[in-house]
Amino acid sequence: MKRENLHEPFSIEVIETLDVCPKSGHTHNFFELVYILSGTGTQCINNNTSRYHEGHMFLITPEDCHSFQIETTTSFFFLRFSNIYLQSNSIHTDNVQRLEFILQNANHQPGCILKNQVDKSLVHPLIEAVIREYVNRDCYNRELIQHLVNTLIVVVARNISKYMPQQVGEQTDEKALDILSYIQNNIYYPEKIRTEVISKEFGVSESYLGRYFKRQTNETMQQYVSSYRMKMIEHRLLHSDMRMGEIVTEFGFTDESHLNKFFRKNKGISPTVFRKSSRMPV
DNA sequence: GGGCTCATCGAAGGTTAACA
DNA sequence: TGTTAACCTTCGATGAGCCC
Repeated sequence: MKRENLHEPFSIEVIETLDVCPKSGHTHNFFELVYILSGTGTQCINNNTSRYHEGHMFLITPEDCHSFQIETTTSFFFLRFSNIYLQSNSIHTDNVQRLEFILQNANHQPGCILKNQVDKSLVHPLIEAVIREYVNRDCYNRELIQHLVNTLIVVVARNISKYMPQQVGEQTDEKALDILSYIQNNIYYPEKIRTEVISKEFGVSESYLGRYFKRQTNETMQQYVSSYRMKMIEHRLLHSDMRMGEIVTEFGFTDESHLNKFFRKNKGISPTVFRKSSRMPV
């Protein structure tokens, strides 16, 4: 299978009036946002297919295998960017790791990622503006494009983030969503995600908080924090060269032995074995 | 729905040692 | 030096029962 690389922080490409997709199933080492400017067809990510039409947007994460089957003449807009771009302070958010995590943990399934109607109507003019700047090459066009690209990425992350946790249903309270969001924002600071601290933050008693969280999400706070932290650690192991000690520090573990114990309990294997086996060439 | 108390359990911390 | 494992201790989270 063909694998593509990105040799710059981000790149933009507009491909118009395609009748046949020039690429078969392939993977990248970067993120790719695909926006359908016009046309219809089928999109395939990791052997799951769904139909696309004008206004649909897809996020292809690194390692996802994807392809398109074109039915009616289609015009695509591609925005490609790497982990390095996210981490390079180009995006001015106070939580780049979270942004990176949200994008990395998009559901890896086909289908439009824009769930929010307001954002759908926001994205279209944003992309039009990017294309306009990209084509006209007026002064400061590079700076303008970068700002527009950053806005696009944050809007996409917001849409993924809002609908990401599988334990959140339609019945879930606004407050429960806020608690989930609070936990995600503070996953690197164990002292901030203790029941005592969260209960004070949200104005509920400690004893009620646990019961409330379970009722809203069908899992205990401990379970949620553990699984969220596990995903983050897996991501670090797979997509970074961080040493165990660095991961330990980042996630607030006492030492490597506790990270090892935590990981083994959840995954059944040690973090080192997981990293080696997952990076083994197939 | 929301709060309190209390017993229980398990996760996390601390330490040490072995091994590559 | 980095990683893993084992053991013991501490303490926080949870669930049950009750009340408003």
